[in-house]
Parts: sequence; C-alpha cells; structure tokens
Amino acid sequence: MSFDGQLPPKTRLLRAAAELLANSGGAAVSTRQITQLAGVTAPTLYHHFGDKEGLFDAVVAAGFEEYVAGERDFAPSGHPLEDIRRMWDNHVQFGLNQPELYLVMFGNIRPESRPAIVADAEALMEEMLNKAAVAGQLNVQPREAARSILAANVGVTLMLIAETAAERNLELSTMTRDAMIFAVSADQASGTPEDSGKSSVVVAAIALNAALQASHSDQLSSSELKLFLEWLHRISNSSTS
Amino acid sequence: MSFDGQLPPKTRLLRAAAELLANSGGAAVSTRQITQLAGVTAPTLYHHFGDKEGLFDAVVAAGFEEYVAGERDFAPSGHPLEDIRRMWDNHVQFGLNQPELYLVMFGNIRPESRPAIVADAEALMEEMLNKAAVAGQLNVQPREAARSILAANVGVTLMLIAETAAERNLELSTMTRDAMIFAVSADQASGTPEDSGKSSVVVAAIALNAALQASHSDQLSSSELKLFLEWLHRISNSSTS
DNA sequence: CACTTCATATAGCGTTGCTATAGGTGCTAG
DNA sequence: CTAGCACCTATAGCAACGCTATATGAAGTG
Repeated sequence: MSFDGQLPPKTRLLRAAAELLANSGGAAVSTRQITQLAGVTAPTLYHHFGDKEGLFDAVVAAGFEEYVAGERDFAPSGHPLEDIRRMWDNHVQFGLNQPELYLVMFGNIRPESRPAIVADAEALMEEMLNKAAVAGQLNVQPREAARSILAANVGVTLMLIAETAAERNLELSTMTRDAMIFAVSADQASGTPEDSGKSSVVVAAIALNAALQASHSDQLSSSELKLFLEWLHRISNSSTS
Repeated sequence: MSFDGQLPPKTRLLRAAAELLANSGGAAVSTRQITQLAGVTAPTLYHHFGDKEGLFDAVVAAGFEEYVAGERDFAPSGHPLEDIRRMWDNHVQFGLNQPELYLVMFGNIRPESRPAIVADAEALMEEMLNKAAVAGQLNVQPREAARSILAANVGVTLMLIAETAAERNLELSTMTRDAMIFAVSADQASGTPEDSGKSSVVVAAIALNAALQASHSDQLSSSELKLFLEWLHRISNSSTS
C-alpha cells in the first residue's frame, strides 16, 4: 500500500501525490499524507519541489503530458475537422477519467498563476486548426477558432464532471462540439443572414494566410510580407462588424 | 476599514467575507482575517454559519441573487434569442466584475457538492429558451440547448478571467455566443449537410411541445397527454442519429 | 426574582504548510 | 585511507489554520 520500493524519493513523492489526488474525491490532500505514503519525511518534499504547489504542478505537468500524448495519437486522418472532433472527445474523456487532475488544471484557474497550461492546450488545437485553414475549411482565424472551441470544450467538460456519473449525458458534448466546429467551418450554406454567409474570399484569405505562415515563403521581402499579411488579416476579419 | 458599525454581526461577517474574497486576488482567505475585519471572534462565525464553507455559501448565495437579478432585468424584448444574447453577455460581465466570486460559483465545482447553483442558472436560461421554442425558433429541446449554451458560456468566462485584463479580448465571447445560438436556432439555411438541415417538422414539434407544457392544456386526459408528449419527444429527437 | 434562550467571548485542541538545524551518504582529492 | 565536499534526508518545532468545549453576558418570560 506504500511506495517504499527502491524508487528514488522524488518519484515516490510524485506517485503518492498523484494517487492521493486521484482518490481524494475532492477533499484536500495534506503534505503529511503524501510524505507518509511515499515513506519520506517532510523536508524531502520541500527539497525536491520547494512547495506543496510545486509538487502539484509537477503532477499536473505529468498529467498534461499524458493528455498531450493522447491528443497527438490521433493526428493524421487527412480530415482536419474530423481530427478536431476527436481532440474534443479526447479532451472530455481525459477530464472524466481524471476529474481531480482536470479540475486542478482547468478549474482552479487564477488570473496570474496558471494559464501556461491552457496556452499549451490552445496551441495544440490551433496547430490542428491550421491544417484546416490551409485546406480552406475555416471561416475564422485559427487562433480565434482554437480559443473559442477550447473554451467551450472546457465548459462542457466541467459541467459533465459536476454531474454524477449516472445522469451524465454525453450528448451535451457532441452537440456543443458540432455546433462549435460548424460555426468556424467554411462549408456552411451561404446566404444565411445571421452568422454565416461569409464570402468565399474571406475563407481564401484565411487559407492563404495560414499557408504562408506555415511555409515561411521568401518570395517576398520581410517588410513586403508583413504588409501583405496585414492586408490579408484585414480581409479575413472584414466580417466582424 | 472595518465593519464595526452598528450592523448585526451576521451581516458584518457576510460583508467582511465578501470583501476579503473579492480583494484577495486568489489567495486563501482565513476565518481569522474575516472575524477580525468583522470585529468579531471565532465562535460567532460558527454560531451563525456553522462552517467556513457555510459562510462562503451564504456569500455565494448573495452573489447569485445579484446575478439572477441582473439576468431578469433584461427579460421582455419580444425577441427571445436576442434576450439569450444579453443573458450571455451579462453572465460574462458578472464573471469579469467579480472573478473570485465567480470562481467559487462555477470554477470549483465538485461532483457532489455544488451543482445546485449551476442548476438554477440552467433553469433560468431554459426558461428563456422556452419562449424561443414556443415561437418556433428552436432546433433542439430547450433543456439541451440551455445546458449546451451555459456550458460554453461558463467556459468562455473562465478563459477570459484567466487572462490578464490587458490582453482580454471580448470577441471570443461574442463569437462563441453567436455560434452557440445559431446552432440551436431554427432559422438556418436548410440543406446544409453536416449539422443543420433539420426538417421543419422537428422545429414545429419542439414548439408544440414547449407550448403544451407552458399552457397546461387539459384538452387531453393526463395519460393521453403523456403518450402524446412522448411521441412529440420522439419526433423532436429524431435527428440525433 | 428565577429561568430559559440566544449571542458573544476566552482559551485551547489537533492539524496544516513549512523550515532551522543537524546527521548520514557517496563521491573525488590528496 | 582519510579529508573534504556536495547531496540528500531526518529530528524537532514554529506560526497559522479550522474549529470547539466551556463560560459569560444580555434579553425576554413566568
């Protein structure tokens, strides 16, 4: 029941903290519980991690790598928007599998402390959306799309975590997911008055922009490129009233 | 700088807790800080609120009433979907104005403890969406729509709170908002392959369903009504593959 | 006046995160 | 082989935490 094996104390502390965090059921986890389970005394913890939060950050970082690994496994299907869907589902599943870890990562966000991890997740999704943009499937800038989709993804996951496993309805996830993806995708019926109806030149501009940034083309001088990109940006944002 | 006025200790505790919570900047707030600011000793707190969490719940309840009051002020514009938009914006604004309170309400959700407040917010939005459904403007059941929109709303607000006030870009909010509302609304161009393209009979069924539940019609016996509603439900869900 | 009830205060318990200090370990240098 | 030197861990304990057993005062009721 303890981690008294021959592993180094640092690893034992990490595993003990992860296990207690996962099984605490929302209750607070004390450093004494952790050090006792790890078979170690208090100063060892502070020698290696400086802080209780330092330890938790390390656990979160490990959890995040696991999350990222899961996201990357799905990469190359040829249909970027389909991949986004799978990223979404993987995100939700990760949150439901490790709710405590997820809440530490995405729920307890404070203005100055945590957004590094969120930024990483954002970058991951933006990267995927970039492929969609290059393929001319995007309605808006990849960065804006990524932020928007991720925000909805987090919100849905938090709501599902808050529900008991019995009444949990994953349709909420798929419905919101498809709504968000549809909203940023280019293949909408044109002529809709409210939100879609972006002219195809906007889609083309976004695609060109993404392609340019990906290829590091040096057909234009850097100053020319800068101006050119600015124009593209203006075109592709022309629909925001 | 303290609440030593002639107010009753219970009120002073509430105000002191609210102020410390609002100005703590994310740091933990101790009962000793609260009782000192309120000019009261520890047992008084436990006499009135039983618990530290009891006090915080009371603060949250007060904050929630403020929130609900803000939501209700906007009610009657005649355009339900426009009202939903304003509810969304009001929600975001509440979160940005009182980030600490908001995080306690929507960020620290634990599976078994908190969803009462979330359920209230959900009901509020569903009520509004019901009007949209009666007017034939809804693509999905009001309850599902409310859950989906609220989840996205919370996600966006959390993401905006996590950013520093300087880099905060409210376009994320409006974009996500319009995407969600468009996704549940009936006035989409039909014929889109992926997400929309629901036949108008579905919209009509949802509208009729909402109207029936609102009017408590007694033209049918209760058992007949039950069966009838079940059929309607089946029709209006016929698009979920 | 005696009596109950409510509200606040005194003092302190057990636990928390964390640390000043010291001791043990394995290494390379002489 | 010993001296010195990092490195890592343990003993012991501090201040702050949430909370409470107990006592005291104030207010209303017979």
